[in-house]
Amino acid sequence: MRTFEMDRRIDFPETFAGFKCESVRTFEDTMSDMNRFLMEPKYENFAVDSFLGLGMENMGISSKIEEFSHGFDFSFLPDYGGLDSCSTQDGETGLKLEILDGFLDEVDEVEDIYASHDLSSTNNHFRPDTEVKKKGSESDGEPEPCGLMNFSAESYSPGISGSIGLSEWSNETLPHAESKNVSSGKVEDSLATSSKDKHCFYESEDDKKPLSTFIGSWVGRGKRRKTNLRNCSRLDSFGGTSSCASYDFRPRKGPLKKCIQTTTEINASDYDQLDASESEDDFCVTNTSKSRSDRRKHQRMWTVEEVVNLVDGVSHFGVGKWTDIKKLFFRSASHRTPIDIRDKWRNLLKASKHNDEKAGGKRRPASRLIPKDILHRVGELASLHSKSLGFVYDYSRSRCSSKN
DNA sequence: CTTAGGG
DNA sequence: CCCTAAG
Repeated sequence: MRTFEMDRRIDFPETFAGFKCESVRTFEDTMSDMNRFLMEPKYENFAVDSFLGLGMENMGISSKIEEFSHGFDFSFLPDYGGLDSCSTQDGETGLKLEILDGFLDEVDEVEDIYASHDLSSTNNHFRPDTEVKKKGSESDGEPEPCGLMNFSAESYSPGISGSIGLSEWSNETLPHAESKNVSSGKVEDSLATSSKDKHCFYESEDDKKPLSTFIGSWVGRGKRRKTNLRNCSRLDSFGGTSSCASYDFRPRKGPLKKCIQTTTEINASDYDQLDASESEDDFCVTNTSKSRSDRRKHQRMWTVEEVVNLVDGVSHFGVGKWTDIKKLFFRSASHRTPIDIRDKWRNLLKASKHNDEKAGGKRRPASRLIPKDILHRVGELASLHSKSLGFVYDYSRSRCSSKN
């Protein structure tokens, strides 16, 4: 917390001054606001529009996402207090304690936060193209099946779901940006980092972590405690690390989304899709009354990004390594257990078969949302896996029709 | 604890 | 998503 504060003090950009900056305040101001927020449950929403305006105008100029993040996080923080749709009765105090508790706890888990932040890092988005897109580096020493990683990532949106919020924002706010290219290399980039050396995975960019990591962590924490009490055993398999999960800015917070939409037009199709996926969050479930079989109600649609992550994960670890895939590729997704991932893969497989059979024809609505090349890759990976097991799948008839 | 398979 | 059995 100490270093964090100092960094913030030094770093806080003067460049904010030029923009609509009721929200651009000193760190001390913000901290006091934070305190007030912790005391005062109904802190009024503010500065979301400032954040947006900031993003629009500043992104092009500044290559440092941190600055952007500052603007976002600090304005976002008090907003969280406003999202008190679950603060009925004692819910208020409960939530506050939860947040405070989570916040304090999270300080000890900074490492994890950094890790997850790095994985889905916003850093890469604004690095020059020369940095990203380094695929060859990850195949050394890895059980990487050759020829599988070279599918065109360009056609996909950024990878790790945790970063979607920001990356999508960047796409959103950068009209003529090359953000597609930049972000598309992100997964591979972070992956390369992580697979080569876990340490640099944890250490890079230690300073200047946006507060968002902390905030999001509270959210994830609180949410998990509230809603998944009965699922503890399941989630605790990743308990140590998953507490840092779900720090993403996606519509996880319904009210925030509304807030944003009142001030700005969000019209990107990509974003809409993401939006739909998680807008209905179980964040406010009160955990006692809701018990079994509720998870089914709160299904979360798999976004294309998640699917891409899954496919990347399978191509990285192989089929069946669901836990590994979860740990590396879905670190920031507090939901999505290895079983979920496995199930999704099963469905993808089905979809890929289906897609293969009636190529060009009308695909089932479920698989229609998934880009065709992804399904193809699913098929390839599956066939490769099955081949390694000695089995033969019919959908791979063109390639490996026989074992030998 | 993980994975596979069926529901 | 959930449940259960098998390793």
